[in-house]
Amino acid sequence: MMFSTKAEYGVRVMVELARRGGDQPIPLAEIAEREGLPLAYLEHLVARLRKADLIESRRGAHGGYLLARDADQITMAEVVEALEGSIAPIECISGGPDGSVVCARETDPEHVCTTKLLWTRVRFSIIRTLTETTLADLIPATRKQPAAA
Amino acid sequence: MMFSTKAEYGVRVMVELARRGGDQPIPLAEIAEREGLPLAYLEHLVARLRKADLIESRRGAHGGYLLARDADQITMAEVVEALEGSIAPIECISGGPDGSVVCARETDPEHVCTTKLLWTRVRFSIIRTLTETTLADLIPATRKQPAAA
DNA sequence: TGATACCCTACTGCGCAAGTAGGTATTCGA
DNA sequence: TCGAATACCTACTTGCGCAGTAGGGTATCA
Repeated sequence: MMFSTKAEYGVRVMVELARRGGDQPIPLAEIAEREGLPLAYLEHLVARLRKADLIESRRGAHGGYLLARDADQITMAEVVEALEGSIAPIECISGGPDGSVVCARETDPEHVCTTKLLWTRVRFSIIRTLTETTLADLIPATRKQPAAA
Repeated sequence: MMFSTKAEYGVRVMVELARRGGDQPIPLAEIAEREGLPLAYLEHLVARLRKADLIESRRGAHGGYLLARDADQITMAEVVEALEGSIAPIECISGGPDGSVVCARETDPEHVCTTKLLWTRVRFSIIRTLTETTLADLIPATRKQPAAA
């Protein structure tokens, strides 16, 4: 297993928010009950999603959460990264501020890290898949938009 | 982070075995020292690699380990799977004996798991990358085979 | 026969994921 | 204006698995 339940639960919350669109905020308790997940724990996760500007919140009675953008404008890479932190298949590999990939074991410029190529490839393919999939892709095609024409 | 050091260290061992080819078994202690990794811990990892028929061992003095096959006949999917166990991006997703993908949360046939599509895609892209990369791909092109002709 | 190596089982410490608990702040409806 | 409903925040707890250690046994070579 590679992603924690943070990603699993958090994605479920996002899907649920997207499934019921509209301007009405959806209380977290409803989602928790529907998905059978502990409310108190979900609160931690939505906090991350909110800080990443993926959802908005309305406090008070009749409050809740809604998507900050349209579902097709939210990539799963954003969602997963907000929940799990920077995506790296292995500890020593992480993405630099620019696009470069850094290997923690590669201190000595002489001694090139032979395994870096592998983990770079894996990382890239994960990120590509997560970026190519939007939240809208995960919503059952019940309505979503009546055929935009 | 998604893979543990088991994968990281284990891959390093495999690369090292591949880098020095030949019929001479290489003692694990040598690799441990060269890579700066704890020998006793590596012993656990090579046990997994051996059980997966990826390496062979010679006991006794002048013993050690060698690749069970040529490096270009060993995919990194085999290596990683031997070390980490079945590759699944998330706990509820796992590969069935056939090619099918099983979702543990999908007990009720009515209630389809909406997030399954995402994790299936991620899993597939990881496995494809690991399968397309062979151990030979990770060896610095110093010699490997004098231009096969 | 001793040194060298693989091989196996059991144990340990620790960090982190997963979840709990309890309080505070804000907003709505009556 | 009050109380219910909801988000929001911090601290705490628990269990598990990773990472590593320890210590023996077994095969092989010189």
